[in-house]
Amino acid sequence: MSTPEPTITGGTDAWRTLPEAKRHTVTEAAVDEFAARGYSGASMNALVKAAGISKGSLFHYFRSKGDLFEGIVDAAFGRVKARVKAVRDGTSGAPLEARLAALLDAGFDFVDEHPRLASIYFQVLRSGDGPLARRRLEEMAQLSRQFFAELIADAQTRGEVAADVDPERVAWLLDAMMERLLAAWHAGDVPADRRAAERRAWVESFRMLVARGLAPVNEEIHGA
Amino acid sequence: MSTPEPTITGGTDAWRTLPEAKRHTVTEAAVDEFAARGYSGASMNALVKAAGISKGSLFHYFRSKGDLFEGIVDAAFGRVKARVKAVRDGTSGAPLEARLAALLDAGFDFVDEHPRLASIYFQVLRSGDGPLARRRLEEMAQLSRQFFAELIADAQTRGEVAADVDPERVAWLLDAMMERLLAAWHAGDVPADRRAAERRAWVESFRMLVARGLAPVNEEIHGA
Amino acid sequence: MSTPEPTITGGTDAWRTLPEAKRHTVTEAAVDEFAARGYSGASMNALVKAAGISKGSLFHYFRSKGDLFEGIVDAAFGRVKARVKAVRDGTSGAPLEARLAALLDAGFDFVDEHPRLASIYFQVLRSGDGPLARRRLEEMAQLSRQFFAELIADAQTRGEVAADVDPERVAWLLDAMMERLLAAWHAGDVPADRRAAERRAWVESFRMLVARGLAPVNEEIHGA
Amino acid sequence: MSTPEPTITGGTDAWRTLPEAKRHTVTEAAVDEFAARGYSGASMNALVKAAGISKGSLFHYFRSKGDLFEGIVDAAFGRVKARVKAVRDGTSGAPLEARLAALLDAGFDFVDEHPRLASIYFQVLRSGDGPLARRRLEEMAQLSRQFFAELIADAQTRGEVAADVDPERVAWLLDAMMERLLAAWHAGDVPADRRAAERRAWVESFRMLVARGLAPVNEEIHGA
DNA sequence: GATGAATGAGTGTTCATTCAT
DNA sequence: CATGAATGAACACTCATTCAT
Repeated sequence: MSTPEPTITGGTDAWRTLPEAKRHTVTEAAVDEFAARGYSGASMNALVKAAGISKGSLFHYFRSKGDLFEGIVDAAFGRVKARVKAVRDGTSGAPLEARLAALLDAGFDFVDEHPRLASIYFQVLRSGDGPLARRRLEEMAQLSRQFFAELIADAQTRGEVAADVDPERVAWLLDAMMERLLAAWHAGDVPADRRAAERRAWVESFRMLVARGLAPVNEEIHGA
Repeated sequence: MSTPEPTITGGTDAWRTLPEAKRHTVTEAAVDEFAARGYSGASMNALVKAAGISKGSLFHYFRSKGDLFEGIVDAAFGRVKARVKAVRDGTSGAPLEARLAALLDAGFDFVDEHPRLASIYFQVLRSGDGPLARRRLEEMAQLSRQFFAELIADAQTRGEVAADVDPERVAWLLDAMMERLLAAWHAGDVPADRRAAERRAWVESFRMLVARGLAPVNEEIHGA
Repeated sequence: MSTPEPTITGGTDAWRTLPEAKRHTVTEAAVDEFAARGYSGASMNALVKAAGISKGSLFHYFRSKGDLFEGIVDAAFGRVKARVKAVRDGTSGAPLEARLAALLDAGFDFVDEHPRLASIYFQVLRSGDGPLARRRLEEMAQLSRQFFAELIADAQTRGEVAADVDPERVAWLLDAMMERLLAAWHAGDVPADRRAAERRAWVESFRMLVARGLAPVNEEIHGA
Repeated sequence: MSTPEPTITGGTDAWRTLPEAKRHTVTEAAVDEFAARGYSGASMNALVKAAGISKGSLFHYFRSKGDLFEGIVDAAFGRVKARVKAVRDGTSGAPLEARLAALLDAGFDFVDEHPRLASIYFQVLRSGDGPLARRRLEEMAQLSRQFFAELIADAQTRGEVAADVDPERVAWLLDAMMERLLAAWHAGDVPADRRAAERRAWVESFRMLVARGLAPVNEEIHGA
């Protein structure tokens, strides 16, 4: 994926500016900690030890535990949104099933490249743990569902999708399926040498189910 | 649902026996607390106050916080399994799409009847918070997927499902879709007077997608 | 003074009951600490060390620093009120100057017997440091001034005090004078062998100033 | 009051020289902070933010929190002493009660003009919070009492005050009364449109009590 | 001269668990 | 069998002060 990704800053606003390298060390440690133990399970004590800085310094740069967490979540969500947008723009005009498959593929990429951010997304936020968790997730879900619904409605106008399909409800189903699939991919321990093949198989199964499930039943069209 | 449901015992083994009524009071309070604040967020202090029991007694009957939690999770999982089994046995011989729709319906029932157990399932365990959370969830998922795969394979032998469908992989997809749907139903705030209609609509959308997505392909049309 | 005095409980309500001896140890240490360093200067760490208990135990018995403080303040105020009431009832009918002198004497007693409670009263609360400090002090002051005003008005009806004296305003002045006198007595370091004589001299000076300052100027009365 | 008042320097000795304007900004903020939260409650962090100065600069010019505090206290005390002296010199030869009333009036002026310095005087120092607080206050009190005693002794030689009055002791009583009166005036919330009348009434009551309480006794009446 | 990053001891409070009674 | 007193480690966070730049 060539889109430049925003850096994890770990702070919601311009609170303090911290040299890039050090900031990286701290946020990396924080991502580790939050991903491993959840928001309320994470310990600032453990974090400073892992990051090799003093407690005073940590709070010098990040107002509070919640602030640090929000910065990380923001960054993660920003990356996800950017990737979704890239897929939408990059596949414009392609058949629905191909677009959805591309999206799923991008999801696999993200999970593989940022497993701990994925942990935070799938586990921590999903549990409602942490500040604004519920609201953030709701926003993300709405955005995601809206995107799916657009794709489907668009395909419907082009006759690719059966007319009796309710775009919003099916968007929900597809979103659900895809998110759980990614969560499982993230949680599962597929060995490295099998991952590529596995991914392809998943995408193919998904593509087939979607293609058949949504295609118009009218023979004249299918027969073409 | 007429299947008798196992009682929540809140203890993994026969550690101490506590009069049924008192045990019920304690586990109810524990379910409240765990559902509301997650495993590590839950406070034994708050729990004893809510249950009207002394701290000494609590630890006399439940070895530890983790033990109490596991007992509750066990009970919840036992109930879910029982319901799944009831659907399987009660719909034997019916078309696949009807069986899946029945399962989804049973899921809606469970979430509506036991919202706090659903909270623990969807939020607490999913976040990896609490002892054995990951392993328990994995077991449950395997059982669930195995069940789906059986249904599909069974339907495949009866010619209801296309032969090129990989039962295991599609079981995964269906499981994913269904679980997220239930999680959303649990988290969402559909007003009471709309719930019945909403449920029907969801089940119908799900049924249609499944029916079309898995049905055998008419060769004259799809072939080539 | 024979009035039985309320025990310092160090807790505003029946939060936890603590064996008398232990409770005494803790509240003694707390009084020491608060008297020495003020409310916000006092350290719970130092307190537990001085009391010889664990931090957990301290918070088991006293909800918070503020709660502990309030209990002590309550006890101190209760004792002061009881003594004031005892003087009022015990000197009913006596000439004004004698009643005021008795009150001042009782004040000296209190300060000598409870120097650290006096510290809290004169220093900590006066500084507005600590929960409810301002309100508590205001209540106490109103009670005190009301009492003075009653004494003066009463004496006025008996012709002991000049008619052109404003009871409320003079109550203020007398209250002020007496309180500062006690504060100074508390802060000063009069050696033990001089204290008795000093006290007598202070009371006498006060009595004389009051007697002359408030007496009616009409000769027929004074001459008697 | 036309006496030029010493500037608040906020540093006990010539530690570093800071441009007048900046120094003023800092000490103003410090007075705010100390008056509002007491010595140990005051935060250097909050102070630098309010003063718009860097932490490094603050500690460059003021050795420590205590040093800054002492400078402010010194300045406040210097102002008070100057005003007392001005009253003494400006009322030389006047009757005792007039001189005392003038002093009380000057006190009201000071409290009204510098409410935050008055806060520090009445609340912070009185609580013993802050370096040298006790000693400073004691010095101030001695000076004040000595001044009162001089006034009284002087009046005694002119026959204005009864011969059996002990100047030192009565100086104490007057000082006490006056200080508490000012503290109450400072703490009280007399509305602006009532302040002038209230002040006059207080001064008058004080003057009357003093005049009668200290006046030589008419032997025909009081004697025997 | 001026900055703000860095520090570590300090804050009050909560925790799950043990154990003597 | 039941109680609740006792514990000490852990919690997030603030503090006044130092010092390299």
